[in-house]
Formats: sequence, structure tokens, C-alpha cells
Amino acid sequence: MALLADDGRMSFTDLAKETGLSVSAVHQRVRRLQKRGVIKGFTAQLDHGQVGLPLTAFVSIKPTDPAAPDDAPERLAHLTAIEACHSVAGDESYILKVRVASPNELEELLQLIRAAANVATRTTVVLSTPWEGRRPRL
Amino acid sequence: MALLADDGRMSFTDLAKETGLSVSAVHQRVRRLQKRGVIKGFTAQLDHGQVGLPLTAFVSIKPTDPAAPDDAPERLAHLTAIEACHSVAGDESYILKVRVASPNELEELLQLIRAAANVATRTTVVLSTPWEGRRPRL
DNA sequence: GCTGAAAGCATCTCGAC
DNA sequence: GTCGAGATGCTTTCAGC
Repeated sequence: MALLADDGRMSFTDLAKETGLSVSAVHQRVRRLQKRGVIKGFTAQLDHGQVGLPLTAFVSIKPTDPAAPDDAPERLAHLTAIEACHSVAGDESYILKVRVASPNELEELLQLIRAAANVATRTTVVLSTPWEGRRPRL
Repeated sequence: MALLADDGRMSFTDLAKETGLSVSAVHQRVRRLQKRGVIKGFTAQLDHGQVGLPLTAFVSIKPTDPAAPDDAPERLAHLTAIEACHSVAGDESYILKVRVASPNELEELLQLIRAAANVATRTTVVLSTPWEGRRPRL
């Protein structure tokens, strides 16, 4: 059932046909999934290239002072160019995924990140994206 | 306008109120954005933890034979645990984002990746995700 | 490219199984 | 947890500007 909600903006009546359930049953199930948080929301998938943010990069960060409290996520939350923030195992402490308009903006962003979170950065620029946001097979 | 489509499954009538345009104008604009590919589609955001895939990792890959043709994306496309595939600048050639149910599955997946694409892998396990899929500020 | 109205459907609620 | 029917409201198309 969750597999079918991946089609995003599909009418509940079509969902009902696909699943063989009645329309109201589908409706209630989706409502329940939203309340339980299994479905966190619905979004439009935008083409970042066409929307003015053609440059994607991964930024790994490591605290310059390992003794300092690790509140990097809050310190970086205001930087809207950061699309995702993952705490990771390994040499670095976080991996950020960022979207910017140009190399210049990337440079500015890295300075902001270093200043805001007191970290060293290691940046990996994305050249192309064969695919992204593919739905996991359940 | 694209900012408002981020709310995903919103009625066109509500969009029209927000934008001050008429309902049909909104309708036409969205259709145009979809045809131009600016809006690639609509999806439900699922909670991967609650959907049986609580373990996320980044896998960087590097060809074992640098002379071989680089067709890793096609060779890996059938592995549905791979959510995204980015070609990147730097020491490694691709970064994959994968979702699996358990460490065991991750181990199996890495073997499959190495065998399918003839590559060496470097894996970074995600411990937690303060945020993800945030909408870029336009 | 925007508007407004009309026709067709989907959504959502409710009572019942 | 599922179903069916009814009121409400949204989507979609079309002619006109």
C-alpha cells in the first residue's frame, strides 16, 4: 500500500482501483499513515537545474575543537542551501548535502558553514546525477 | 510559485488563494511546469524507519580497473536499495545513497555492488538524520 | 497569459457491518 | 478494519479578453 502512495498526487479513487479496496478504506488508511508519521507529507519533485540551483555538493564536516559541544545541526539550520544533514560514523561527524547556484555561492556557503559551526569542511562536488530520489522497493 | 508546489498535495483552489491568481491560471501554470520538466512529479515522503529500512549509508565507489568503460549507473540500476547515484569529482567516481533493513543486508548489498560494477567501495554509515529533503529557499 | 462559469469527479463524513 | 451512499468542494475544460 505504501508502494502506491509513491505516485504522489494520485486520486484516492484510482488508488482504490489499484488496491481492490473501497475508496473510504483507502482514505482512512492514508489518514492513519499520516497520523502515525509513516507518511511525513507530500512534495513536488523539482528540477534543481531549472530552478536556479544547478550545483550540488556533499560537504563533510569535522569539528576544529573536538571538545566543544556538538550542536552543529542547530547552528546550521538557518542555512537554507543545506538540503540534508546526516550524522555519520567515520572520520567526519556530519555529511551535508547542499544546493547552490554557482561555484561562487558554494565558496561563500563553505565559509558560512565553517564560521557557524566551527568546523573544517571537505567538499565533494557532484558532476551529474544519473538518478536520485528513487523509491525503495518494499 | 514553485515555492508553493512544495506543499505537495495542495488543492489548486488553495494555491489560487495564496497566489491571488484565478484557479484556472494556477492550473495552467502547473501544467506548463510539468511539461517543461521543472516539476518532475509528486511523491509522498515516507519515514524510512517505520517502513522497514531504518539503515541509511553512503557508498563511494571507485573502479578496480580504471581502464574499463564507466557504465556503473546502468550496472547498478537494478539494485533497488540504491536510492540515489551521483557522479562526483574527487578520488572516487560515484557516491551512492542506500537504504537497507539491517547491517546484514548492507553487507550483502556491498557485495552485490562490487560484483555488479567491478568497483571498490567505501561506506559511511548514517547514525541519525537531523533533517533531510528540506526545500531549498528560492 | 489571465478570467469566469459550467460539467464532471473526487474527497470526506457517517452510519452500518 | 471495511463498506456504500450522499453532501460538499475541487478539478478541468472552454470561450472570451
